[in-house]
Amino acid sequence: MESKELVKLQPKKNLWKPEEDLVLKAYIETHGEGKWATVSKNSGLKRGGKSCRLRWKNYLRPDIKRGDMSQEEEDLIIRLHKLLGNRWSLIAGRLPGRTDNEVKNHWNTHLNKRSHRGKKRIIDSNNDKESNKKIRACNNSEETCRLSSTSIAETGLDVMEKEKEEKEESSSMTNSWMDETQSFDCDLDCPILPANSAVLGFEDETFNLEPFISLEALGCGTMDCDSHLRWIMP
DNA sequence: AAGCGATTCAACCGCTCGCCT
DNA sequence: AAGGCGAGCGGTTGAATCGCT
Repeated sequence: MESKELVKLQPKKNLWKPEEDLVLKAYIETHGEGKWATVSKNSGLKRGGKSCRLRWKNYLRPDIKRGDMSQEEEDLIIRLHKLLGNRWSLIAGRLPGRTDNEVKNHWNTHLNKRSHRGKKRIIDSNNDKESNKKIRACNNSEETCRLSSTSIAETGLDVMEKEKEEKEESSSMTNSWMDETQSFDCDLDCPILPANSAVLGFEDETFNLEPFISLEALGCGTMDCDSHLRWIMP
């Protein structure tokens, strides 16, 4: 366990200094990842194992991709979040070079806000109290949103237009991704969503997915929740 | 230019899970 | 079977930065 006294003594938040980064990087390049508890001891860093692990995983790893998220990445995050909920490490695992922390922060600062705005607009434009209740429940739920956009009786014109735009955008993006790869048995290692009627399942993990989660909600196809996580083309 | 609220994101915290003894 | 320990995860915090007045 990290010394709380040590942390308290720090004048500011315990930001990593460049020299500490160098020490950690050099240590891991020599000894490899893992055994984080011993890293601080052996490297001489005044950091706990957790802190070292986080710093390496989120910033020092050579395969980290820095910079703004691309439109494709954002789109994939939104879709995977719909599917998996707040399983940030799982989502990040499908975005090469991105970390769970980065994905989480990006979701909370950009994407969540955006989707929340969208939902609020739906609520504002809808007098159906039952639908509003469902939307709120959806917002509060940690699990995947149970409402596909089409299950809500939207009346606002802007909402319909926006949805249409999103569908077209999503479809064209999906198709362009599909054009880039010929292999669909990709276990989501490639960020591809098939254009239509493909089945998505889970190869090595069991998720508590329910039948309402459909690729239709993600912009394509239908979901067989008993499958393993892989794209299965018809 | 200064003040201040809003936003971003690096880092920490607490919990769970899996492995080992 | 049970307890200890380390690794990993998601939620939260707060310093730094941005942008508006």
